[in-house]
Amino acid sequence: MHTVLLEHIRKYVTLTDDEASLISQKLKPTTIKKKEFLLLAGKVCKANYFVSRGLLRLYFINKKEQEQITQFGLEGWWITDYDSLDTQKPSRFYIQAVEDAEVIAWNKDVQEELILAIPQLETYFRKILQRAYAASQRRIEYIYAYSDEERYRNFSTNFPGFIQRIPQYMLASYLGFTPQFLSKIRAKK
Amino acid sequence: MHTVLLEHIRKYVTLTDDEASLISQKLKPTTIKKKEFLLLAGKVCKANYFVSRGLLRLYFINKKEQEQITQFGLEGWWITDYDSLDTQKPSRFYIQAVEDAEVIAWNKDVQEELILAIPQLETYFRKILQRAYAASQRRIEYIYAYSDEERYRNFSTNFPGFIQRIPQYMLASYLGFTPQFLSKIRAKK
DNA sequence: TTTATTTCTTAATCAGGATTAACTTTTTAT
DNA sequence: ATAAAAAGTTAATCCTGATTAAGAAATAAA
Repeated sequence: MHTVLLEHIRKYVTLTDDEASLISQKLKPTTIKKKEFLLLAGKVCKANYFVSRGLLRLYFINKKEQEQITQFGLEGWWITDYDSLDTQKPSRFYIQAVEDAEVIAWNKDVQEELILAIPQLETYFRKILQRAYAASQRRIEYIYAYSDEERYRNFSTNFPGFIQRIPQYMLASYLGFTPQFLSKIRAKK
Repeated sequence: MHTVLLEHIRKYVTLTDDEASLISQKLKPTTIKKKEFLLLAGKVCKANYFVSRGLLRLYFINKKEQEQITQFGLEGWWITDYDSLDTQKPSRFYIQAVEDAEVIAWNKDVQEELILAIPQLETYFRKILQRAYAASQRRIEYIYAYSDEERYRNFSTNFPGFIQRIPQYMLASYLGFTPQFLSKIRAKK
């Protein structure tokens, strides 16, 4: 059940068997069906979600009433609106399953409780946040370093498997352009 | 000397006086002059820098040989290339003083050492990384939610004091457009 | 299996911002 | 104080990617 989560944690810190079973006992996996939501805009974000199976997306609705995806959550990734989770203010984001998925929801109290019981978890979260922030810094670098067409070509060569799991309009949204433009650059060459 | 740093840490966690003086003793502030560098592209990033006075910028050189600023570091902010610092691979970034500044450099070993001695620091770093990551998520949202002109107008109304501390070409770079375009939108109204 | 709904494609026109270049103003160095 | 360098302005032209619209193809539902 929790193998994906526990393996992930153990890549960063060591856990005793007792600690591992405490985590398994405090947190229950949730399955969600394609198109179901974990978070809706206007609601306060309740948890940080570890994706143990499937695929999620995080997006907001822009002024043109279009969905703008800012993040995907694959197996082994964490996904949440940290701003809303931290401040307990309403979110502007949606978190939705792109495929049937399984997540392990860590809400604030459970996280605090488990960190107190298992100090290694504090180190774990510090380290994954550092990686997430580094990835986010690279993402911003990327946005400014390449044109839309270049970002699409880099993405397809770097993640050929992933682009087959999502509709093209979601990739276009994530890369910040229109589905029409994606069709156009796919057509030429 | 370390008052800005210690006050910052104490906004997130409690420190005893002994812990505070251990920090002061292990870390010495460095002053750097305007235009001096803390990091050069091609070099491995050695430390995470806490800015206790002045202003720094983090930028890379894009394919058009132009400086692309991705981050500023004001008093009370942390600035580093986490990717390079974490992986110990050469950075693609420069960190340079925009004004005369004072920083407190935390290199990897000192950070690990101080976290072991002062467990509260682990919590501190987890919390500031969470905030930094949340800010980075908002930044990406922002880039996709607004046009260049809108981002300039929002920025000027939200940070009127800050824009007076930096040359316009740096603001244009940070916002991802050319100085000519900035002149143009400033001219109209 | 047929219909309905989503997703993808193509093409014409349009707009936001880049590029180039010449010039002006401000700041820095001597 | 003067020269040199850095920063900012203006305007013409160009280009990347948006918009609009209509149709085709693929998926899902009945």
